[in-house]
Amino acid sequence: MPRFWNTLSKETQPLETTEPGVVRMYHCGPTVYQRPTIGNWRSFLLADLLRRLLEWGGWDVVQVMNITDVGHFRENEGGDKMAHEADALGESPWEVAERVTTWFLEDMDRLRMKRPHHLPRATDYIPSMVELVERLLKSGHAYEVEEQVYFSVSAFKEYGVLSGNKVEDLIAGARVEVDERKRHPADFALWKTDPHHVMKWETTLGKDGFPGWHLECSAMALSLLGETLDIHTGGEDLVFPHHECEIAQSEAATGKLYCRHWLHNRFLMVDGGKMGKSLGNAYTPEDVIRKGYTSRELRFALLRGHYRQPLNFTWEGMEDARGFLSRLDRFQEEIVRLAETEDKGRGIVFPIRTAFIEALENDLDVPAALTVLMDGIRTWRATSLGGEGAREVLSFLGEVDDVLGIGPELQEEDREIDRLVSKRERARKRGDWTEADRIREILKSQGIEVEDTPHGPQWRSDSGGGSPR
RNA sequence: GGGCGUGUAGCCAAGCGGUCUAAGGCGUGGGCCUGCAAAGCCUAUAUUCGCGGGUUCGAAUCCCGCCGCGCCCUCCA
Repeated sequence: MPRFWNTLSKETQPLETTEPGVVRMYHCGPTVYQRPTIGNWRSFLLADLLRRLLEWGGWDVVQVMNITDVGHFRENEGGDKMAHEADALGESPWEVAERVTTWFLEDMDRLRMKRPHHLPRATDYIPSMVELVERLLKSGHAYEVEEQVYFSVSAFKEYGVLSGNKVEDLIAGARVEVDERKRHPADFALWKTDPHHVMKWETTLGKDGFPGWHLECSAMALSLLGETLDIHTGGEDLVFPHHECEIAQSEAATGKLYCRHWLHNRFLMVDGGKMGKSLGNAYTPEDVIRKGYTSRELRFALLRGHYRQPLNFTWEGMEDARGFLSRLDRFQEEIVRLAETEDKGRGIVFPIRTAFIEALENDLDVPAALTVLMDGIRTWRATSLGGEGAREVLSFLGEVDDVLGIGPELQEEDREIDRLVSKRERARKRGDWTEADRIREILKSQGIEVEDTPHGPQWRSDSGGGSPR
């Protein structure tokens, strides 16, 4: 039974779900105004890891990740991020959203993330949002002033349970001017109206309206997963106000617990500091790939740290990732070869497999799991596995790949390479080292490394396909 | 300014009161192996856990102060 740290209860607790064996998860996805950065991906990958682990454990997983294609208003600038970006590019907000969504899905595939079962777009759920607002107005949890609808924090006594914020403290520490139309300074907008807004809808709430920031997630989660979610994830920055407000508006509307388990990942840092667009280090997966790294290496680099611990992204760290994966690949190659033999031997997979699962089920402890894996490799190498043992190990490595998604790239057979490798082998057999080294150099220039092993020559392509420096 | 976190070797990253004479990976040095390599294996790489006090028989682990960094209080994974 997996256990996770729950931001809501502030303790590690075993996974409990509404329906036995079924997990309904909601993940805060991207706002599609700019291509998601590797920092965003750290968060999305947490969702993927969770799903893979749970499915591996036999759970039936239903996964929702939203795509926010409505720009949230900016109090100070009047515009919103979508509109802002659109203006800068001379496009409509819808065009921007469309293009960035395509990039997002592209990167999702490249980073080997399983597609969530639902990827709802906020703009497709306007009716659900309006319905939710009306429910809250009717129940007295919301009020309308000058065509703006606010959620009344005073009407929901639980406000603050997730973040630990106290309403009084928020007001005291507030650094932003409070909208004077609110009854209470901590009230938040459910529905806004502004004729100048680019993305706006005519609904029963009036003309020229658009949703407040937190509303979409509640509407989509409730529509797709029911009134009580099992798991909700997102970056640490979303704890407050976003998730706090989601809880408030959802629970006020349904009268039921909104979500059992809240998981938040710490931010990704770059070179030991903040990552930011203005700092020029808000890399996208595309940037990393352009530097010569594979998406697999990036996936590993983003997944290798514990999600509740800050993770530092460095180019040196990418080299490190490459080294780690290369070690894993070489071992896998050895095992594949061994597995084809009939040699007698025995596998000792069980204790290692158990420890590996235990690590991941313990609040997704990837670092511990990786250590177990490496210990396993060392142990297996020192053991006479034989063909049968190798097949067991291989099967476990397949499972590791199922959960972590860091297995080797599928390589299409390259006859030309095989031809050169055997030509070189013939040269070696007759002691023509000059010719052998010449061929090796040719292959090397194509990014192919040849290794002479007791079982014959073995070649592999440079995982990165080029030097990053 | 207020709140919540975090700081471990050249780098990434575990450990969070005794089993730490501090995992694991990358990198680096030495050795074995090899036609030469590569891979693999062995070995060396933190007498020490941001700094200063304190609690304790005992602290990287708890407390206090300071410094750095991160998150929130404002859009943000």
